[in-house]
Amino acid sequence: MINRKVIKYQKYKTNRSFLSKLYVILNDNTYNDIIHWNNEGSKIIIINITRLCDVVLRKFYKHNNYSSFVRQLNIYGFHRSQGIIKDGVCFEHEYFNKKTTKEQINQIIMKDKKKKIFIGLF
Amino acid sequence: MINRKVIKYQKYKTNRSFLSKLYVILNDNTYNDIIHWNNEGSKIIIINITRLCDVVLRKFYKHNNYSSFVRQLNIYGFHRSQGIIKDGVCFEHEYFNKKTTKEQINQIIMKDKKKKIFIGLF
DNA sequence: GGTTCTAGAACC
DNA sequence: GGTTCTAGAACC
Repeated sequence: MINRKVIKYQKYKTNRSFLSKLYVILNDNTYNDIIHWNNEGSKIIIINITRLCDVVLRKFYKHNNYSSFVRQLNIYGFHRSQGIIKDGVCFEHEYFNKKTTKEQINQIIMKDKKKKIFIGLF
Repeated sequence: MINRKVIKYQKYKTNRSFLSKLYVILNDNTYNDIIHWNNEGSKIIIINITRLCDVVLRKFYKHNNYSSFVRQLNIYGFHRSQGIIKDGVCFEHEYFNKKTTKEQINQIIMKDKKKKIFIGLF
């Protein structure tokens, strides 16, 4: 009974994590003109920073600060990358792409807070 | 004769400095829907980051990286600030406002490169 | 002196 | 675990 609660809680948490939300955003065509996968599904392209802040960040992350979004990308191990010319800002991650499963996403850990995670619930 | 050359060179340089360009941008109505002074002329409001990158940064700073722009603001001593609600990103500087003269702008020095400036031409 | 990308650190 | 603002450091 306790285990079931823990699992439920973990699922609840992970669906609301930075990466899970990012995955939802990227696979929602609604935001295709703001942020999307590159053709190969290997990189993230931010087309419109202004609308990313006003629409996407406000809705999913409850803020509208582009710098905070980039900080989170870095904390989770994303790197700036080169997209197609005239495209927007491009980021990529070794283990985060269009084919990554939800389970795999939940296995990606933060860069500078590893300790806290290992002594935490998991 | 040498002095005149030096003065000419300094004028040439300062007109192309980060702050001088920023002052030009802020006082050009062309970019009013992208970046402008607040009503009091005391703070900088960035309305549209996307167009700031695509139009203003490309033209004046030969790049289109918002993070680089913010880095420069910090190096010159600007601080994030609060604008009117629903406004964009807001920055302010103790000595940089709408009434600042070109001469005063040229007296503002960089934060972490002070040494280099003091052993330089001036 | 400017550009780029990422990290520090305090706060929540 | 996320948010915020600013700084480090390497490169140009």
